[in-house]
This record gives sequence, structure tokens and C-alpha cells, in this order.
Amino acid sequence: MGRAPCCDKANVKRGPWSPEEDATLKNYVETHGTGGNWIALPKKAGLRRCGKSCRLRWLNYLRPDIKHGGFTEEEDNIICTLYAQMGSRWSAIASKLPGRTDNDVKNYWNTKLKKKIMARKVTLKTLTHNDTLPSTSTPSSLTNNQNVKTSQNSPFPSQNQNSPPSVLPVLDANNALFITNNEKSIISFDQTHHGLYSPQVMDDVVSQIGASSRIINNNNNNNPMLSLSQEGSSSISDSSSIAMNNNNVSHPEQQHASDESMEMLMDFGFGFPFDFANGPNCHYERVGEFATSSYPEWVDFSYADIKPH
DNA sequence: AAACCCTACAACCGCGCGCTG
DNA sequence: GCAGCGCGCGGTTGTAGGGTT
Repeated sequence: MGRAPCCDKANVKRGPWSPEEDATLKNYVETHGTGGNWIALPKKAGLRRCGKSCRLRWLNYLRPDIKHGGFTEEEDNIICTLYAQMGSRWSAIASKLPGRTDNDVKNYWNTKLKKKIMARKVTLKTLTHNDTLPSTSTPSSLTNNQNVKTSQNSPFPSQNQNSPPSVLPVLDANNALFITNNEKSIISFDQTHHGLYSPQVMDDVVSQIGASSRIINNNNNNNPMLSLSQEGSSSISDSSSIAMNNNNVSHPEQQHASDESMEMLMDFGFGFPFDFANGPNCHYERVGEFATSSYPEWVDFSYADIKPH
């Protein structure tokens, strides 16, 4: 037994609004307001429309403060940022964009922005455990970290030469750092999209590239996110660091191991990229400081778990 | 020129939530 | 506490128009 319909569908008009209907609704709302009751409004206004349809038409199209036209690059960045932070909460995202509606933002994301982001995906080159990275990209903070074992030329932990590592560092053609699970599971990617990534975004990426893992949680928050940043550089920052708790590596702060998930600590020590939200508080330098001071409501994403599907 | 495909976006739908009696 | 109601939200569908074959 479904919910009773909000109106008599047999007696209301559906489909595109005519200019006359637009004018009628606009005139009525501007003269009388909504009266706090959209259901009753169409009858009062002389419209053969469902109240919900009137509300939608007003909010998404007729409202005087609606901004029509293309989205700016700044709006793109804000949408990406907020989507990473809160997922598909379109109304919340739209509230940060004056003149934009949730429907606008949702449509824009689904039709353009998501594709725009995915188009930047680059072909990956997976390193084997014998590969080394260019010496110029060796993160000094990593090699300085006594808890992380490194090979002579690689910034990453040494591996057992007889068995492939369970977690692989990967560079793309532009030396952007990726982290993969057995060459399939990319959990961070592309220096042109550095920043925070929500599970929704990562799922999109994972589905696009056919990866076989997903992010399941972070250190201590139910809103998992993952960070990768290269500050727009074409090479790995010399202040980046990474550690993995496979058989060879441990980290004193990493105390939440589970049997079923591989775990990874990422401590990117460079300035946080992406000009997140271009807000006035973008002065953080490390993820920990970022998470706890500038944007306390955001998660500490220093830790990320990945788990095979 | 026609058929087909793709894209953008308007509109609809159903559900959850909060308010009220 | 509950039921009824309307609102708001996010997901989905419909459709117009432009581009391509």
C-alpha cells in the first residue's frame, strides 16, 4: 500500500510549463506569497498544477534570485570540494552557491563536472616491487622517518623480493603518486585532483577504472575521506611521506589494524592543495593541523583503510 | 534529408522528516 | 505517543535540441 498521492493526478497538468503558467505562478507568489502551503496554492492561483510542481517551478526557475547560465571555475571548485566533503547533499551544496539550486548543481555534476573530473584521469604506470622512482622525487620526510624502511633509491618501503607487495606505489606519466592494491585498487590518484575524496567520488573512480577495492573507513570518523596532494606539482613533493603497514613497515601511531583490511598511513606534509573552497582559513600545512584547526568539522583523514570488494 | 545519438536540464516521483493537533 | 499532513530532498525520467552518421 503506497502513500496517497499529493494531488489528483487525473486533473492536474503535467510536463513543461507554458509561459502563461509561469506568469500566473510568478504573479501570484509575488503578490500573495506562498502562504506556507504549496498544496493549496495552485487552486488559489488558478493553476491546474500539482502543488509540488508549482513549488519546484518557483524554486528552480521563477524565483527572482535564480542565476541562469554556465557555472564558473570557482563554482566548479566549490562543488567538487563540497561533494568531497558531504557527498550528494545537493541542497547543502547549493546553499553555498548564491543563485544556484540543488537541481542545478545536481544536473551540472551529473552531466558535466563528473565527466570533467574523470577526463583528467591519466594512464597509470604500475611499478613492480623492483622498480625505483626517480631520485628527484624521493620524499625527504619519508627517508628521514626511522619507522619506514626504504630501499636505496625508492621512497617507498622495501619489499620482499620473492613476493609482490600487497600495496604498491605507482607513478603515472607525470610522476603523480598513486597507491594501488595489487595493481588494481587505486585509492588515491592524479595530482590534478588532489584533495579530499569522499567514498562517493572514490566509488566513481573505482568503477571507471575497474579497480577492485574501496575505501571503507578512516581513523576515527564515520565520514571517510582520503587525501592525496601534490600541490599542483608534476613531481612528488619532497616533503611528502607515506608509510604502509604491510609486513615490512609499521608506524607508532597506527594502532587500528584489522585482520581483514590493509591499512595505510598517509602523512602528506606539503601545504594542502586545491585551495579548498578558497576559504579564508586555507592556511593549514599538514593534514593533522588542517583537520583539527582550520576545519574542525572535517575528518582527520591521515588514516585510510582499503578493503577488497 | 533522415535517422540516430548525445547532452543538458526541466520535471516528476517517492521517501524521510518535522510540525501540529 | 500517534497519525496526518506538507515540505524538502535526492534519485530518476522525460524531452528538446544540437550534432553526427
